[in-house]
Amino acid sequence: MIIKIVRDRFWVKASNIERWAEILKLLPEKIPCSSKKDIARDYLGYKVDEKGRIVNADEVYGLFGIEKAKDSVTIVGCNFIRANEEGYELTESAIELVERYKQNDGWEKILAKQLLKYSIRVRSIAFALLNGGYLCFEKRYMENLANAYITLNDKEYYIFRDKPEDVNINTLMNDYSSKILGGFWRKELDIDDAEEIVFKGVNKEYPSLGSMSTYLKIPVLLFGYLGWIIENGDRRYVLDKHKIKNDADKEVYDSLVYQTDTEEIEVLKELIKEYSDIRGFFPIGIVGSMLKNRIDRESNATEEQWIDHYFITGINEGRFKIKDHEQGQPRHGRGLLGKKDYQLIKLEILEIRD
DNA sequence: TCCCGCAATAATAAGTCTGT
DNA sequence: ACAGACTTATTATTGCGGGA
Repeated sequence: MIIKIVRDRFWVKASNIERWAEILKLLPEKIPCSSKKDIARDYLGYKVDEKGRIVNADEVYGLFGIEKAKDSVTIVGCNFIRANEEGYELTESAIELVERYKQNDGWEKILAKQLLKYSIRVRSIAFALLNGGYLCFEKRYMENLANAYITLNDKEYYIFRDKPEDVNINTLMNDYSSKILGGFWRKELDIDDAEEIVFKGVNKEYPSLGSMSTYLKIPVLLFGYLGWIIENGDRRYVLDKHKIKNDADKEVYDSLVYQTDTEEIEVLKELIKEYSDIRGFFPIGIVGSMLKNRIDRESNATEEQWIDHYFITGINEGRFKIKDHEQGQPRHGRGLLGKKDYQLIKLEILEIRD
């Protein structure tokens, strides 16, 4: 399946994150217009030049969703407004955004969540940063964007560059196209999970890259404003998994990562096998530390807090059972909840059933 | 140098005409 | 009625140039 995507267009002024909520607030839920142009002109007061083009209305176009032509599908925006039989209508999330904006009740999270669900380029960045990638800067955070890159699986993607011959955002989105398309669009377009996805431009082989830094920094700044971006090492940044899970919903988070739960358990089993003695006892401080590094590097919790939280939660949820425990040597590290007689643990891992 | 707005240009879709 | 050619309307993309 070939999906055409246009350049992502968000609110024009990067710091003006209220702009989309303000625009959507001006629109009725049902909009009896026959074109996007009419909405911008008749409801939002944009000027139209003598050739019939709307002046400076990029931010309006980014609100729409998909457009189907005879034999192609184009993603034109973040799906806040969709076409219906009579014209256009606000989507459920647009209505929620406006409602929350009026109440000033966490509307920024609704906005960010929508970008994570529907903007292919935003999903590409989030996907990379949630699956072991880092966003790296030469000097300071968000400076010199042309040389900033995401490193993922030993490949460097210069996501803000606009040269087609560079390894850029287009490379990233097509390297992981199936996961990046995500279940939300997949459901709306009725595309099978197994279908191969290729992203192309509307008029060209590859999606447009012009002014990519100008456009793409806007959602990155929004994520920063929400506290979703955390420094991890020298000038390297990742997304905070816990915040995204809480602020944008687990459903959205899950659409961006590979099946975490079973994968985590596999890592844990592997570590236990490596570090346990012949009886099956392993040092929880050491294994826990390795596990945190493997599956949750960017957590803000201290290592001790993380380990206690991870295992106690698992026990409470019935996924783990402590079969036996005993005191170890100082080299075995801290025991569970700081108890000396829980330095060495024998753990039963119960398979998760549906 | 980098960023950004603007406008020229390319591409596409929709509409109209014409000859069969 | 209906292909196919041609025209017009609209949108997408690029590239220029001013300003920090």
